[in-house]
Amino acid sequence: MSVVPQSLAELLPEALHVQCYTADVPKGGWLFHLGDAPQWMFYVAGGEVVLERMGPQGTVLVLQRQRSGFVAEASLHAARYHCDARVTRPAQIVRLPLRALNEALATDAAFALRWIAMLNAEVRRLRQQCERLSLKRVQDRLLHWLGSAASPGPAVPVGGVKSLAAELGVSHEALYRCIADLEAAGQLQRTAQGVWRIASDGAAPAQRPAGRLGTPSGC
Amino acid sequence: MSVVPQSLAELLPEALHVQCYTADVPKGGWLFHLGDAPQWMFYVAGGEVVLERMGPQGTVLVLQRQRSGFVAEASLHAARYHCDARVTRPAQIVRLPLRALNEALATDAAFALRWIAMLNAEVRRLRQQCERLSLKRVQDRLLHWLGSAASPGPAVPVGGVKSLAAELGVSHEALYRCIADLEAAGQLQRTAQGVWRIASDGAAPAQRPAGRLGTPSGC
DNA sequence: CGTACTTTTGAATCGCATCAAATCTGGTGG
DNA sequence: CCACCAGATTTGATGCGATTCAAAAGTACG
Repeated sequence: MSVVPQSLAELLPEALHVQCYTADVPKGGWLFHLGDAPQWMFYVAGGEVVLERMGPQGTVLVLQRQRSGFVAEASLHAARYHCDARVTRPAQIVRLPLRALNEALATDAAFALRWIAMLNAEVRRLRQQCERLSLKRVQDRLLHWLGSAASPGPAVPVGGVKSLAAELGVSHEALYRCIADLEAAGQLQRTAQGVWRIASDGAAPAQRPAGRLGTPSGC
Repeated sequence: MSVVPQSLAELLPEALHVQCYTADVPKGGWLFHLGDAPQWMFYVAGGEVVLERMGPQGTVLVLQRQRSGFVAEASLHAARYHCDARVTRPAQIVRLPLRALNEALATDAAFALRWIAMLNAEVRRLRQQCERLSLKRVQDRLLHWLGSAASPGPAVPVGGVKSLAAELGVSHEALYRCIADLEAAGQLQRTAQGVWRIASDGAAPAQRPAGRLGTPSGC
């Protein structure tokens, strides 16, 4: 979508490549817990990782759902983690030592600029997320999410309806019902495992002309 | 709260100081509009600026409300703005040319690192915002906001209830009612123009023991 | 085959958005 | 100083949509 380096190899300078260590983490595993002192920077190359934070009475709040990219980028200089990182789908995780990363950023201005570009992208994504959460109706949030899901074609990969519901800040029941409605209206088709196909825009103007945003974009 | 430079002067390198141009913008003024090509980076030194985006039927979505800091930091490399920046309170605006900023970042690694720290803070703030918007009840969002408002004492500056309502993603009527309830419960006191005083925690456990998060923190 | 989880449907309840209207406020001009 | 207006503040009533609780059916996995 922009000038952001696509792959980890393009982003990191040569010197850091050797410092990277890749591992497979099974579902249910953890990258870090609340209160831990950050030692590594984690990159999700595959699978799914969720940043969570517990409410008082056991309510789980989902802060981030990452399927390709860094997790908790902002922990660069943080003294402690303020949330948990849980693996919700068997994931390939690349980790690199924070110390080396910091040194590289402090000395390699070109690398720092690439890192800034990545952070800019994250800021935009978060603004989109806020924009989405500002919408009241579940259908609006889902359509907004479908619109901002950067994917080649009309097919959108979805990593589990329940975790999507958490990301949208909605009960999973409501989301299931919303999906069913959209499917009945012909605006959505569920195909393979976790992949949806969206009806070409303008096809079925049936249901609700209200509450649609244009293509969302995080400022 | 962290290693982030407090003032603009500390953040920017000497070379950029001369490039800065400060101006007073009256209420109702604009920093930029949707679709404009970014030419400057704007810093809010006083007053209030709001990033807005229009929904289809005239609904206004508030993406950011800035009272001290940069606006649209992520527009560093963006081709166009995707929202409007409106001045909601007479503001002092510092602007500096994007070209010079980019050059400085590309050559001065130390400055780039400070810029990264600032972006990290912004990412955390946005995560807090998402966390807040994930809360269902108005009271929860308000208390969460009061908790995350970094202020010296128990006094919290508020820039207009209506704009706060927009930031919380809530109708202003609902927010007014919520404020009145909290005030009646003794958890909140309105003092001077736009400044509130929060009851010391644990004072009035009266109303609702449910739905309280601890001190919020954006991961 | 049993267990755990997801998916699905149903019904009751609650909180907020919305519309409406009244009051209060600050600021402007006569 | 007062009349007047625009906007902020407040209160009330109503309806919608989501949450919540509950339960059943489907599915994956050991």
